[in-house]
Amino acid sequence: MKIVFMGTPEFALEALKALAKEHEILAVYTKEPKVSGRGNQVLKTPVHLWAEEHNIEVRTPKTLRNEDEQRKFAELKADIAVVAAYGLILPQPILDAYPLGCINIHASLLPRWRGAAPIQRSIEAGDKVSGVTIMKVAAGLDTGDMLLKGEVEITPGTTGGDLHDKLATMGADLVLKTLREWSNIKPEVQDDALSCYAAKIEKEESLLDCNLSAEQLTRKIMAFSPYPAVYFEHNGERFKILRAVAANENIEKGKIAQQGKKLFVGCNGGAVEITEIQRQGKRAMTAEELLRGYSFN
RNA sequence: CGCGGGGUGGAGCAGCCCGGUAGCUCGUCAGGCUCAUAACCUGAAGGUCGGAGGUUCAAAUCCUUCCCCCGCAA
Repeated sequence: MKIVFMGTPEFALEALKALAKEHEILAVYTKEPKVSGRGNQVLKTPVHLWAEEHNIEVRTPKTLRNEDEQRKFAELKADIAVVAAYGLILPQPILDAYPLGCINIHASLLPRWRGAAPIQRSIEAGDKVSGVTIMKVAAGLDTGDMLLKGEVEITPGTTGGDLHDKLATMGADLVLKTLREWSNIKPEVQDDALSCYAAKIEKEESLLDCNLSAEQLTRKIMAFSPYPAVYFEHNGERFKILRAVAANENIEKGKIAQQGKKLFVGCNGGAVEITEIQRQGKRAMTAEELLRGYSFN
């Protein structure tokens, strides 16, 4: 098929790579390069860079709300547009531009976790299963009819990063399958009653909150790892907690305590063992490694 | 030129400001003791202190420059 791809981060890139193998990518839409990162460099998005390397036309409009952009979009005369974490709202004229419309790869089992941060929110909430939903793009936020789903188990050792990678791969596979089996797939309407919203993660949320229970805190640490990562301050330095497990220790709430080769933090009614940590300015390492040379006492 | 931290035996850190024979914790190896829920004791191996220049009688430590890693901000 002739496809227009719309996506921005690494998650979307997996899908683009897969699509490019079986289909003709007429053009790629992605967010415009922006000043970011250390040194304030102007950086192109992962999708942008890959598309350039493969000589695919890249378009980076700031908005698709104006008729000019909508006309240029339509003129590509693709069969379908595939969207994955693009970052811009698609107005109705865009949704209607191609014969097969627009389909989206969403990193949750819809209607659960509509919105911006489904991967982290599902782990944080303690879901046992997550997944990917391929859906038609509709006017509402992640409300379109569902086409295909794939499930992934969430275990206590699953971090947000782990799940992200699995879902990115699964999303790429499923979107290909969707296109192959297009005519046989029956769209399924979402049951709004079962929906919930995955709010964007705010910066303040990342600060270590010792008022959570050991289980809640552990889930949050895993969900937020490796980005944005739950952190705390100690001796004026910032430490990111990248991995943790709930522990049967009785430690004063809020206290960082090292016992032998292990590191704990007291929380509401219990404690959490910090197993992987990153000191500011340093690479990530296991708590045991850090404790060989660094002391919290 | 956004702000900042770091690169020291296999791992993690100290030493650098106030130049002068490289230290700590762990690991490894050998031996001892003993059955050890973070074991203990003794001994040993292992480092051109990120690279290149410079200052100096002498540089991990001061100066210049380059490479690499990371935190913040956006």
